[in-house]
Amino acid sequence: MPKIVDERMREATRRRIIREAASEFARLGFDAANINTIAEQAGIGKGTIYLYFENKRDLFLSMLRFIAQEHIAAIRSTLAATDNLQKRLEHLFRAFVRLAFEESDSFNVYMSALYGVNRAFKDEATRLMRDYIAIIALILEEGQTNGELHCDDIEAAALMVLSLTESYVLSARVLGQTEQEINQQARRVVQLILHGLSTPVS
Amino acid sequence: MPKIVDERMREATRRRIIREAASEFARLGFDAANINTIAEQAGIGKGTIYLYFENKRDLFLSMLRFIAQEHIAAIRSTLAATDNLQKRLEHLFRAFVRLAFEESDSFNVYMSALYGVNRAFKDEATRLMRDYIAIIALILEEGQTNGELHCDDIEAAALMVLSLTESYVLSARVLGQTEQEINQQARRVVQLILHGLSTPVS
Amino acid sequence: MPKIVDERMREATRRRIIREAASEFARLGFDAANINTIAEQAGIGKGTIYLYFENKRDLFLSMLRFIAQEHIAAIRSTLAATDNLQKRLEHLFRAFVRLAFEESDSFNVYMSALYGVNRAFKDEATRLMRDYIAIIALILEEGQTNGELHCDDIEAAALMVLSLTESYVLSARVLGQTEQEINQQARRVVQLILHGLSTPVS
Amino acid sequence: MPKIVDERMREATRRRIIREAASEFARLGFDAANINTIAEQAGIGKGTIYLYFENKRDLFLSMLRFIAQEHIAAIRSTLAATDNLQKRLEHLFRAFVRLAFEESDSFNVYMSALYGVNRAFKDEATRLMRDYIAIIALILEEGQTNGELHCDDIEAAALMVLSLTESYVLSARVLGQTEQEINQQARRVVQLILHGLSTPVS
DNA sequence: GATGAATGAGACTTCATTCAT
DNA sequence: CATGAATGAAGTCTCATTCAT
Repeated sequence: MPKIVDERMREATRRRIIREAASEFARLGFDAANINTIAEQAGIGKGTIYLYFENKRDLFLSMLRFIAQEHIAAIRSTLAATDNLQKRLEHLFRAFVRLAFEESDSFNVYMSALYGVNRAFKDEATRLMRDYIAIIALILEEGQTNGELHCDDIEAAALMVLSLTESYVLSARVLGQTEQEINQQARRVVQLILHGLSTPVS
Repeated sequence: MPKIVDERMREATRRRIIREAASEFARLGFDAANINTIAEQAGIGKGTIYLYFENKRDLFLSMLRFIAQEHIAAIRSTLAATDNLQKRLEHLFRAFVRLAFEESDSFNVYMSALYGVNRAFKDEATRLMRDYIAIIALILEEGQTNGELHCDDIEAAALMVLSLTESYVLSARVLGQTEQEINQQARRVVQLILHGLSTPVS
Repeated sequence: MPKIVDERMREATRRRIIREAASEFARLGFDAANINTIAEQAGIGKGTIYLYFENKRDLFLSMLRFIAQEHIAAIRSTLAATDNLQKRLEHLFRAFVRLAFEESDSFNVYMSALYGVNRAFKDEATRLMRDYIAIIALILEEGQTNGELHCDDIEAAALMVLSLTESYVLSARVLGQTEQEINQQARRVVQLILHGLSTPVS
Repeated sequence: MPKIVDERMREATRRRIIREAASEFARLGFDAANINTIAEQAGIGKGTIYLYFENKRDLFLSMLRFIAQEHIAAIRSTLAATDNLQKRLEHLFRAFVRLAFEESDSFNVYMSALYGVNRAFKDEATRLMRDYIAIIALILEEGQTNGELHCDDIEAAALMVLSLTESYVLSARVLGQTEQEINQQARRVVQLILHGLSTPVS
């Protein structure tokens, strides 16, 4: 069955292209990114990319989808074994921190797609956002079930939590804070979410 | 005194270029934006732009600075006459909503600069972010002075407020909510800031 | 004797490739025609074509030869059973009409080879033209033998007859006339050949 | 008035591009022709062509129109001062001979457009054909007026004359005859037109 | 023999920038 | 100062051909 080997090779190559594409797109943005460079980095011929992706746009979109799956998986896995709401939200925060620093390529690509100008890219990035919100809403609902929280609009609350969590991480990073420094803010941010600004970080 | 008239003309042309540049850059992003189109829209010759700006990059940067000033002014003016902390934060939120919808061009440009890949653009956008934070820090400090708030790290708090406020507006917009719908969330968002999630919107 | 079967298979495949090549070349011209498409249409693998033909050029040339044989056979068969010169020339004309409409693919390919730019293609097409002329010369000679015609330079006459006959058909088709309309001109054209313009079509 | 100079320069450059384009297209055909080469030959930058023509297709079409005008002018001028029908038709024939040899580039381009596969090119070439027919029809009508000819369908007759004249020249050239040799056939061809094959060339 | 994945040369076209007018 | 014609670098994508399976 050479088919399986081929299938595997094919998938491996696809992954390699996507990985290099993410790096190139993150470094230069969609327009300035160079298909030739991506091919070179992936160790394949210029034309070969077009055997795996329709065109540059398709490559970008496929890469975006791949990244989204990875991120969602990363976020999900983080939350798996935790118990109380405070802890869960802190884990969520730390998951974003880790992504922002260790997968900064894909995070940058995702953000530029979200706030960029290409409608299709934006739509794909928005889909990831909805997935995030769904996960957070689930956390909040369980918190409500456990009596840790009383909240009349879970959707809005989830959006607020996402905005605060993700955006704080990104902004802090942009302002030059290190991964460690930001991680240390986890409790404070969750305090804000649960009890508001005035509450001191005990 | 023809000098003054010339100066005025020059400044007016500069403004016109920047305005059209903002529209074009917002529509297409930095790379895909076309200098020719900008010149045409501004009613000047193709080469004339280079009498006002070094090159495309410089034009983008200048536009970014101009936008930043406008935004800061818009945010500042909104907060001028208000008194209590809750109100002030709600006004801040609404100011962001207005910018996100009525100056969506410049807002998009700003966001793509912030999360984009060009270091110089990012730096400029970051400077705007610091200005936002300074304004918010001021508000919070006055709130503390007035006993409306107790907060041990004003800087971190300001960053949280900015993240939540701005990011909520943008995310909600991206998710398809209307200006009105988002505005109605003002109180809820400020409630979260001041008292945390559990507090019901009274 | 598997050899014969294989030979037959091989020949059949060759024919199939040539048939599809004719269609593709007629549709797109030599350069724009796509080897892949031809292979697909012929129901074989992309690489297989190169087991039958050296390269694209060779395929085109082989196809041209095949077409030429078919055309000559078509023209010959048409003239087989006819008797008097007038009739024979009319049949010739109608044979061209039929080819131009029912084998328009190959006719177009032939014309573009004849007036195209590739020397080798042109030579091949010229060979077909010589065959046509030989056939027409034969007709004229028999006409002369039968006393239906007096003509001092058969070669030149044959070329004139070919030019008029074939070119009239093609031009009329290009100008939008239908197969029927052109067929109805058969007598008129032959009248011109035999008696000149002034003679009315009786 | 630098405008006039500019206008002249512009027109001169346009002509130069078209001339080189004709040569390149005649040499290689539409697809294989190279825009870069044309630019080089015309002594201008690669991008400059696109200031004069939309794209390759537009360049080809413009060149085709230019050629058509030149040919029509050439044919017309030839017929200007002649008197009797026989002479006129001989002049027409010789005009085609001259074009086929001295403007062989444009003639080849025209024929490949006429029998090629691109609809737009074909349409343009067909327009030239109609112009030819109109001119010939005029000649025949005057011949009829002068009693040199009796002919019930001038249009069909004109098409026959064109087919025979032009196609004879082209076919003879393709068969390797020289300009002189073909020119010597002028009388014979016109004899055929006027009196049919049997009439000896007196 | 048959296949089709991989290759890379090559072409069109765009557009920021320059510079003569 | 203003202009816009000219430039040419650079990039995406196609496709004939090869070769390992």
